[in-house]
Amino acid sequence: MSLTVAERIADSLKAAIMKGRLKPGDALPSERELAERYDVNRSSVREAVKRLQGWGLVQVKHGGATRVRDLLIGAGLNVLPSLVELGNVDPGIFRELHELRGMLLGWCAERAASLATPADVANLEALVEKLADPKAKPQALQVLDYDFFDALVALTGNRLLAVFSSLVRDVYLRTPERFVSLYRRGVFDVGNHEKAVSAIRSKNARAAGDAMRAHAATALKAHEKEQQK
Amino acid sequence: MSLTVAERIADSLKAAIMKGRLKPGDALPSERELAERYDVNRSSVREAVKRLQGWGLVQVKHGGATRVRDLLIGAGLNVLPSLVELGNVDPGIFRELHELRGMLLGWCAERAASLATPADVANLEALVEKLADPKAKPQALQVLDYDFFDALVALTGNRLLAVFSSLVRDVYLRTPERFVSLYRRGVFDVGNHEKAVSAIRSKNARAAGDAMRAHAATALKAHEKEQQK
DNA sequence: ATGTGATACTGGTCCGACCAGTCTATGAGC
DNA sequence: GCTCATAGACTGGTCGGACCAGTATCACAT
Repeated sequence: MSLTVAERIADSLKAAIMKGRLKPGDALPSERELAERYDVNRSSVREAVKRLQGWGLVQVKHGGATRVRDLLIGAGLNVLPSLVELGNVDPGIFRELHELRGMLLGWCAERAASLATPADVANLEALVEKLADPKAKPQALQVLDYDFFDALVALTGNRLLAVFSSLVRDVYLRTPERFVSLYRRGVFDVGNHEKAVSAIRSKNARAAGDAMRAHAATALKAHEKEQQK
Repeated sequence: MSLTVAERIADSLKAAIMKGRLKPGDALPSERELAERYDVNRSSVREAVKRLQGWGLVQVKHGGATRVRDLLIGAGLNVLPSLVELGNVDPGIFRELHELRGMLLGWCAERAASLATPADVANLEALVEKLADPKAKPQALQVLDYDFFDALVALTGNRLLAVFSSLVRDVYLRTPERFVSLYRRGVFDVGNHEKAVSAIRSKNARAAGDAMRAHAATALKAHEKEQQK
């Protein structure tokens, strides 16, 4: 899995930006200087910079310096996984992420209540059963929970939402360690999933939504308690 | 506003992909051939391709062909504005977009009900007053509606949501013509906004959310009726 | 003090060579 | 006749060096 030269440089610069060594507004070293510093040809540096530009991380100006853009504003949500992975992100972001997840889960569950076929319900029930296994490891529960999420999203048939949720999922699974503690015994509670599925079966949208929102709220609380340590 | 050579090529290829002339899985012409076809140097083509790669639109393989990726899966939500702008998008996407917007609006309104300060409420009321102006042009209403959206989002203090909503906004405002008809007299109804604001003032979350969801649902219906013509 | 240039930067484009993977068609061996 | 290795003929990746085209800056003339 050998990275290409340009990739190496792009990743290196990306990391520098994500970690805050290069802050928004800062100027990157000139291409010629980067080429010398990395001991590669300027073309390779240029390709790396072009990629950063494609990612929305930098703004290139002919004749002037190449500068780092405001991360979320410039690059959009797509940078989030890397941002979380490479550290140096305001902890408040996690609260917002959990909020978003709760909103999505709640909405999906409500939609699912009116859209789910018996086969869909059976699928969800199978997932819940695995989630209820007292012998399951936290890591396994974590993945299963996201699978459950995906199943709900798929049920809504909303492709945009699917993309969005896969991004949220990506954030969580990029650094599983950060969130796995939410699935330890005594912290994680399948109750909400069970409630949600049974509400979906009986087409009770409100109850289904509330159950999943409660799940997300619980996760948020656990996460915040975790962080105080 | 002269585009750079690489930009021209990147945009051209992007358009070809967005419009479906190059479908996911298709191979791009080789760099050497593109260089000849556009009558530019291969370096410029490479930079363009690197940018496409940064956008997540293509997958480059050393030794093999460069292929078009699945749009939403590969590039994420960030491509959506271009996708909508350049046409050739499954009409169903608009339904999903309206759904998402309704979900976001509803959630924001609910949060706003418990978070809004008197100053915030006054701000929203000012917007509604403008929205209620019978002499306002549809284009103006359209922008005001998105401003209202933004105000709600800002109220929640959720930065991720702000980024997400700015993307949704971007989709709508990239091709305003497509949606402006939703704001014609007789179609657009301020009633929901008024209900939402007064519910927010009285901290009635449920009612506020329902009002904004109703707004989105109305817009969706009008959009679908529009499309049948 | 204030413009206004020359100049020394920045990135953009080109060329042509060569390296490094991948794909395929050809033909030797079975 | 079929299988499989292998030699090209592709693909993209890297190099270096030249030159074009914008920007920024600072010294100098006003």
